[in-house]
Amino acid sequence: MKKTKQAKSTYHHGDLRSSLLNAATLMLKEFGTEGLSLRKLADKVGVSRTAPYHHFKDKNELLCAIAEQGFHHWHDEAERIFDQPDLEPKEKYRQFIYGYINYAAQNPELYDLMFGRTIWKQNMATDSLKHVAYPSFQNQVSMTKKWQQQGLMPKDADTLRLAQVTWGTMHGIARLLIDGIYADTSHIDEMCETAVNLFTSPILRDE
Amino acid sequence: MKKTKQAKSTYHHGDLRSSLLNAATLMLKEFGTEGLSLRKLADKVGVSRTAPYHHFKDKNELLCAIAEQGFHHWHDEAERIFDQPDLEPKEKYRQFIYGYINYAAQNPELYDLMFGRTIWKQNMATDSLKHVAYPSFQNQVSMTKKWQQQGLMPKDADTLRLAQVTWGTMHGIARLLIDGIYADTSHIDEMCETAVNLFTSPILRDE
DNA sequence: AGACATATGTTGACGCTGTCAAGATCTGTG
DNA sequence: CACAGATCTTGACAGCGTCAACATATGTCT
Repeated sequence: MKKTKQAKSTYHHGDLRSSLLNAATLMLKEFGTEGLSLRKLADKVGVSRTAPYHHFKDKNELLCAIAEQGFHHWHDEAERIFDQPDLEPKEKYRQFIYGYINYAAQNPELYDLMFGRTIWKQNMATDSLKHVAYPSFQNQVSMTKKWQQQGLMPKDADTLRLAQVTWGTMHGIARLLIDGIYADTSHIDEMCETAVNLFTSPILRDE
Repeated sequence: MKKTKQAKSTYHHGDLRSSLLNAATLMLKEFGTEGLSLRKLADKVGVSRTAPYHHFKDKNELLCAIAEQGFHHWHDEAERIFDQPDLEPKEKYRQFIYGYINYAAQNPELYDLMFGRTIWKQNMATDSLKHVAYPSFQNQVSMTKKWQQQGLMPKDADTLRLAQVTWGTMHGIARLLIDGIYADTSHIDEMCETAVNLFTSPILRDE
């Protein structure tokens, strides 16, 4: 054994990067992107102000790392929904929308980070984050194509545009919710229902 | 005449509030909410750092004043669209969506301020701003009701929910655009067209 | 085992931010 | 003409992200 991992000395933390990431995720949840301060974070973890800079180039890189975890988390949750074998396509679609909106509502600050302007507006995303986020964006297109084939959505519509509009709808509802505009969490179910009904008009798309 | 308004003395600006508001609006357009600094603003207008505080309680109050102007501006633009007498309801609706998305795309930072979390998330809106914004939100409902009556949208749907979802769609597309996610301005027309077609399915809603 | 590069952590400093307190100056009113 | 209030100024403070310089531990090569 080379080291017992604890108490040998306090100078080197030994696991600082992941400690920072965990603490930062908690701080983000509570205080948001703005309220998350590198100095407070270092203080919380018990290291000096600039120690985090040896593990994250700057605040942006830390935020991107948190967002990356968020994408993985959401990916797992979405897969759980799609991996239900005996479920009608429309019910699956409904659950997907519910899942998306609820994920946003339950992790408002994380959602804001993942899909907000802080990262994407000026192309601040890390390569590592892009590597996770871009496929997630692309996935919306392939799912839309499948939904078109399954007759849930109009087959004649351009898939990319349809994906942008349907995702836009989910994204917009999520934002109205988490930004506290004109909608609150008690309406989530009804809003999702309305959205699903709008997109999957039964008369038009029956096989 | 009490004063010639210029050059009497430089100590009192005479028109500082509106000068600040104008300069701030320009700075917001260029640098966004974050980049808009009260100190730089004061510098630009040619007064000391704290002079603005005699006209705006704090930065938030300044931002609310800018947003308020934005609502008035958008209100005028929307009215111009609706005041076209010989225009089919559906075409009017199309132009409204186009107008909304384009307003956002052309004033990204202002749109972010008007409909973003900075103001609404923690209920930071001034009474004065609420007085302009809330009717604007409500307006979306009354318009939706009209569109339902005109047969553009399903009559059986709950008007409030329908308004939330349709506004959510416009809002979501606008956000995807201005935040640089997954959509860019060259696709605006096609996305609007897709959205209009989705919401106003001709077979279902023909009288 | 010892030397040394590298990784990791610390203190000090800089410029930026919003904002408060105290004092200066002008303006309008009684 | 005096005085209250509006308006503008300088000074100060705490917080922020981040860089530079320095300290210490770790791992590797001989």
